[in-house]
Amino acid sequence: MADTSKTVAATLPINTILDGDCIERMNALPAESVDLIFADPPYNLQLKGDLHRPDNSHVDAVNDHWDQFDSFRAYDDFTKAWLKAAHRLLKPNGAIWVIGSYHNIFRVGATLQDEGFWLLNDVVWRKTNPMPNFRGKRLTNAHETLIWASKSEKSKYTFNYEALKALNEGVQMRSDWVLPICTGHERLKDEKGDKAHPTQKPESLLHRVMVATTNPGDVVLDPFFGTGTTGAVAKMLGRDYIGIEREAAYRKVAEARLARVRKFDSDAIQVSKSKRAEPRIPFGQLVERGMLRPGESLTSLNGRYTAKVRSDGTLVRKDVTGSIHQVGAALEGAPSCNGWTYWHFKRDGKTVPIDQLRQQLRKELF
Amino acid sequence: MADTSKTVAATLPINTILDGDCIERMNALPAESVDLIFADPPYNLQLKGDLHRPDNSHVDAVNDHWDQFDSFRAYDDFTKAWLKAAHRLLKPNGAIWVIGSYHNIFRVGATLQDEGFWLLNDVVWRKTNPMPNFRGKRLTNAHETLIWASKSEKSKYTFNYEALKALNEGVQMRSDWVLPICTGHERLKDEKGDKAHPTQKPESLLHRVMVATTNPGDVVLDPFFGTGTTGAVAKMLGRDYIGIEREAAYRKVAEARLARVRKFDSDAIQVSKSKRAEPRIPFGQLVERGMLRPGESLTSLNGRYTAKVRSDGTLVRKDVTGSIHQVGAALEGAPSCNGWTYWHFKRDGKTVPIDQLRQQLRKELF
DNA sequence: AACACCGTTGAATCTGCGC
DNA sequence: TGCGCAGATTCAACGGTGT
Repeated sequence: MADTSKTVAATLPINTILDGDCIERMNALPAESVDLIFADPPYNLQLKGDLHRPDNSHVDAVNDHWDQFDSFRAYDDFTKAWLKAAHRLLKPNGAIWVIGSYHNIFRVGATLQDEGFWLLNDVVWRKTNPMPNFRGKRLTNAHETLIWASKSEKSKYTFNYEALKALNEGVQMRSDWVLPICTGHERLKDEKGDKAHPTQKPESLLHRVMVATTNPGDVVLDPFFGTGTTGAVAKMLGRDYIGIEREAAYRKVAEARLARVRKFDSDAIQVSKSKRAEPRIPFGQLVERGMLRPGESLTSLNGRYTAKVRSDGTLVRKDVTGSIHQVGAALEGAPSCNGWTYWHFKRDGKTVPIDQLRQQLRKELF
Repeated sequence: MADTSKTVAATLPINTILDGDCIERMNALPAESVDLIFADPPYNLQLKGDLHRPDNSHVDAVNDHWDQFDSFRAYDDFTKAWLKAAHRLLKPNGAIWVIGSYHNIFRVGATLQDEGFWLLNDVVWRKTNPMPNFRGKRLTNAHETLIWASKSEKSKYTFNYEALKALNEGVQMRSDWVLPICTGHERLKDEKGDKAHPTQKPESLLHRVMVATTNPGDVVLDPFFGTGTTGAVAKMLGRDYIGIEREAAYRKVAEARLARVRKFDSDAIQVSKSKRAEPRIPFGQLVERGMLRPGESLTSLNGRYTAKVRSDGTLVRKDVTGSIHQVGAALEGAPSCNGWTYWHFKRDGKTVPIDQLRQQLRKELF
């Protein structure tokens, strides 16, 4: 009788990068042989014209051929095909992560459900330093979405609850992860000094994914390997990886990168993890949350002026409008003014600086 | 000839709650009559009796074999039906918000795209106080997803950029919104003291949605009205609402709630407007009115170039002539240039951007 | 050595009006 | 409907240079 596990191990190209089409390559690998799949598929961004920053510099868009699809239908067909192949490859208790943006993630999520995957969480990667919206026409696109799903509803998937709790200073890990985008020395460059890949993901993101949902020795496959972030973090953490990448240029960069990586050498990850945004509380939040009503009057520190709160968190007094700081400064004829201590409101007959509301909210939020 | 706008206004049941099925009700309202739709659709797939096929035939859950595929297809049919009705109802420049969780939002998002809506942002509502994951088997589900989409790619949707920037203390608003869930006094109770609705949304969330994407006087429709958070915030902010709700118990709570709500002062619901909304002033008017003399020299922002004002409101420098914008762009080798902030003139020894003259003239004229 | 300043850059569906 | 043109629009972090 053949020892299946040995056969599989023998034919599984552990810790290598395969070239070619990911669907064909996945279909050529043995079924039920992989513990985790991490996939960063093309987003189908559908960008049209050029975009410039307010300083007139040009934004380097993702206009690579591999991100172009003719229609939603074409994108759905592609998605269904690679997800079918992924499903076949996973061990019964295996799981998958897929990352995307609003351009593609809804189609990916629906297809995952259609193909029998069982959604476990959607996770939001909140970027500390996203690219702003230069034209002021939409909200800053400050996050991407990851979907974590098991192979089936019955899967006994891996989830290292305590490890993630430890990563989060003793509190249960939430579904929103605050991490910076990949910049600085971590960002790989080509020979010309340009970025080697337009959408390189930060190692901190993969670190959290793998600590959460794999164990040492697990096999992690990435069908859109790019410059190999998945492989690099897998190697650091003592997991085995299989990468698939069509573009020779990306494979070359990934090979060099992986040769440099040492197991457990995760200093950079620890550093990026410690970055935390200061708890800034906009005045507008007090209004949105009903702590101050639009139309309510605020009084200045010296009692000389009053101003009315507007629904967008600005103040108005006669023809002067602006932030709590701007209106205070204008009334006092001063170059600047701390609105938090300058403006007061009345509660139960007492006059209180609005800063007290901010402190109250800080306690609630953090 | 009938006056369509009057007919529409007459037949539009402003500031009321309609009972019955939202698809039927929406289809009975006049097309292209609503500015914004906010929808919090049901997604509990156990409530299969809630589902209707597009032809409005009822889905019989009791005896059906509800394998996963049928269940998703029924939900998709339901989603497609109410989104089609919503699309018909929206004015050409109208928009929609839909909120959901990973159970349904991927199907909703894909259907939105399939039905011709144009996705503008996905927004993450990050809950400050989510329910923990008691069994420790997954991440704390600490967010919900909203999708903001315009009726079509061509829509000139409403986005009060400056107001949202003001709400966020002068930094442009991001796609992740940190807000607490609905608790305390805001949470409505029934006669028995239990929560009146299982998924009541916080008013702060609707406040931000409406400040961002509607103007006072707009008509906001909510096809899954529940206990009327959409209507309450619409009323406060001087917007008109239409609610649709099947459950009599929710309608009753919502009616009582809306009777209590008071509108904010009209100057409090005004928000900061962008410069684009201000009346346009041609540069030539400054010359005509003698604020700048023909022959006078202007200096570039960086001090590197000068150009001479001509009597027709164009500039000239050597062989380059044209508008303030064209000459600025040509000198900088930039694709475009805002001449108002680029060009400066001298008065009393000080160098001042010509935009200051425009602001001065605006005050005189308007 | 420490800090200030400046240029660069990142998965982006990024204008609106008038002729 | 397309084209031309006025003119509005950015946040955080990194790295290099200057004080």
